[in-house]
Amino acid sequence: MKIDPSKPADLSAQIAGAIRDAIISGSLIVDERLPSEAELADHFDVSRPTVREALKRLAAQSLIRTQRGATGGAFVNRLSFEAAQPQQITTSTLLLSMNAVSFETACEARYALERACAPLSAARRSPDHLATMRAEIHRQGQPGLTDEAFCASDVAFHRALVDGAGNPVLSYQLAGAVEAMQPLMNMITFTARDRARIIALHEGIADAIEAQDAIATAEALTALEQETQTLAQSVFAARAARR
Amino acid sequence: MKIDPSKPADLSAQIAGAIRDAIISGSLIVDERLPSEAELADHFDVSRPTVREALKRLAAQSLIRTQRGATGGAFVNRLSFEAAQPQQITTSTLLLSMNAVSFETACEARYALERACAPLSAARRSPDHLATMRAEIHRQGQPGLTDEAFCASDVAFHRALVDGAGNPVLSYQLAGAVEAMQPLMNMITFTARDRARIIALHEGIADAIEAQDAIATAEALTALEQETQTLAQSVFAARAARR
DNA sequence: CGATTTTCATATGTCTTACATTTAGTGTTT
DNA sequence: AAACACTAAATGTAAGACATATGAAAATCG
Repeated sequence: MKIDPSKPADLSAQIAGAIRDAIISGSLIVDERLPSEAELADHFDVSRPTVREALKRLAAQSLIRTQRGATGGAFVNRLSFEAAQPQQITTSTLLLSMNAVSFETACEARYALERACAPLSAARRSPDHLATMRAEIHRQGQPGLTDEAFCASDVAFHRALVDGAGNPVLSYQLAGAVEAMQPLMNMITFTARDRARIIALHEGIADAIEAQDAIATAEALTALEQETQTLAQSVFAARAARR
Repeated sequence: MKIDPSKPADLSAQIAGAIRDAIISGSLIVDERLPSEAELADHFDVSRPTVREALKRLAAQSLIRTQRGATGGAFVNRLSFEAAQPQQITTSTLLLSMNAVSFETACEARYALERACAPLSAARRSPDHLATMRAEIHRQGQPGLTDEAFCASDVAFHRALVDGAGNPVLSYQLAGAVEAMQPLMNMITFTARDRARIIALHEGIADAIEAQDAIATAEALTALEQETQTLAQSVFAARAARR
């Protein structure tokens, strides 16, 4: 079923790959129990620690979970959107921070994606999502809010917008793009006037969504994108000039 | 710098988390060498196998790489888009297959995202990407092409479209959405007439991109989405009726 | 006889020790 | 001076042992 030609590279990586392929191909079904570590070690003709390293690799991708005890063992995970999103977010964040992706590029991608689900969000928006958006707008207007909290609320606002599309695949893909921007946004200091402008644009978006007006939503998002881009440009220009 | 309160759960998971946080926060820079396994074991007051399991977890996410030999050790990886995409794709694929996501939902998400980068692709399309798209269209017209090869070419066509936007963040995010659809598409059998219609729509997209007409591109994508949806519906309906 | 407690078997989590292998650097020999 | 061998340091792998969690069977008590 799954063998292991011990020729080229790490045994643990090979074993992990073999099991992963079995899961992807469907040979191992969700919630099925893998053989015990000892049995796997015997089957692949390696030691138990080697098998354990392979299992940890899979656990890191949340492909399997392990349980201790008598009926314990390694089980194939049902990979849920909720479980996959944190990984997606950290990966996206690291990609941005490690590859010198410009603020401009990341911002462009983010708003392009958000505009993609604008028509769906406008058509399907629920009272729940609208309420969340309004609540976040209200929070953003609170005095004494730190820049970080302002950014966090901004992210929550946009995620409500995305989730309003009612498409889990879209929500999953966009969570990475939206959340990964937060560290970049945190580098910006928002003046009171900046915040007022952003809040006004947010209100415009919420209004367009409430009115189920897809075109107006897209236009409002474009306006917000331009506002964000010019804001970031001035901040980075000022920072560059100071040195 | 990074400690480990040994209270709740697996030590290896805790250690992996601590190192991961150090990488994300920037305490560990790209290409920096981690302490040796023995030193880490000493620092966290655990055994070497436990440290190794933690390192394997991080290696599975390609956050680190390991080198054997005298100057070997674990090094912080520069997480590249190319390295991250395969993981993104397998995760997306598993999410679709394990969560009973309907063809309709996945298809809707995919085309919504593609329409998002249509304006950018139209504005920035390079001769290279256009040539790839034309080549894939030509391949799709070859007689004797298997359904699987037809689908693979379809994916290549759409990836060229996405890459034409010239935004690596967009390409990364959409690779998952586009590629993860392939197993679902492979369940469809394409008649000659189906293929002819799809190829015609592909040509319409390529023409619109070549003419740098963003609106026409979006419309062509919408037409292709509808064609795909109705095609899938008829296939699934026929399959349901046969039982 | 039934419910509760105890015991036990099993599997993972961890530690210890040891050896194998790879690789860079160094020292010796020709 | 160059080629070779040797060494040291690090990861890769192995084997065995103990700790711990946990469900189920067995034993005990009401």
